[in-house]
Amino acid sequence: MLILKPGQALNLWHKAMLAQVRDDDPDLTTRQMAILLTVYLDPPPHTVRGLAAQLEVTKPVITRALDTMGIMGLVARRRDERDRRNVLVQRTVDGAEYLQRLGDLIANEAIETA
Amino acid sequence: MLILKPGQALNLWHKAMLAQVRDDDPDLTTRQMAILLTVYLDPPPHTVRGLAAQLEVTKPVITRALDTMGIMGLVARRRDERDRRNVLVQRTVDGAEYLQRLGDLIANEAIETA
DNA sequence: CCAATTCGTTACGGTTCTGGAACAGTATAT
DNA sequence: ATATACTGTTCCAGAACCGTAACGAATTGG
Repeated sequence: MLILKPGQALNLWHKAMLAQVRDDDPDLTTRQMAILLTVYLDPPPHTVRGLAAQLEVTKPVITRALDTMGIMGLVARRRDERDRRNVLVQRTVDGAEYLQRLGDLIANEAIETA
Repeated sequence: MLILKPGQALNLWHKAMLAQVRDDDPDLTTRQMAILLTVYLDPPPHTVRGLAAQLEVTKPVITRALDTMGIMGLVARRRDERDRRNVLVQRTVDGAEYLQRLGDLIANEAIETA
């Protein structure tokens, strides 16, 4: 249970967005970020179809986002050997570190938020 | 002064991103969102050059984002009559409502965040 | 009054994302 | 065996974004 007034929420959101824009890494799109967080915060397994359903987007959106974030090293793909039609989306060390930094960043800015 | 642990921050970020992706409106890019929040939360006046400097991006990035968000009705442009080289970025009723909804959304999800 | 500066915009070529449709591969059911 | 269903990927044309560079308009300084 966390108390956060709308004005505080916007200030926090603002600072986090600014930090994302200013750092040198290319920005993730909103959809990519939503996929990344779902993979790391929701319990596995994660499939393309499942992610598409949860985000309410089409499957090619997931495939392309996994392509991009795979190149970045933020997620990995593996075929499901029990049903070889499925692709299992897996976490990576780099992805875990990336999100850990993001969490720390937001938390630190929250402390300074009026 | 607001206490927010990194894990809570990520959960909150996740929910907010999911809500953004699932609604029907097209997603703003990270840069567009940063510009929008700066215009509404930082004291005016806001110029293209000033926004570019604060976000550490090039001027065309600001121009293009203002074009897009102008069409969406989220911001407006006006020439500065005191120095007609400048363009002043102004708030709109629609933009204010948009951010108010965003703030409420994040705040509501914060309450439910473990 | 003319040159130099500053402002925002536009033009360029390239990359990435978008939705919709078609696709090959795998599994299931008859 | 054959048809059907399901998964993830690829293809397509269109739209949006990117950084760099050039640009016209407005102001300032000599």
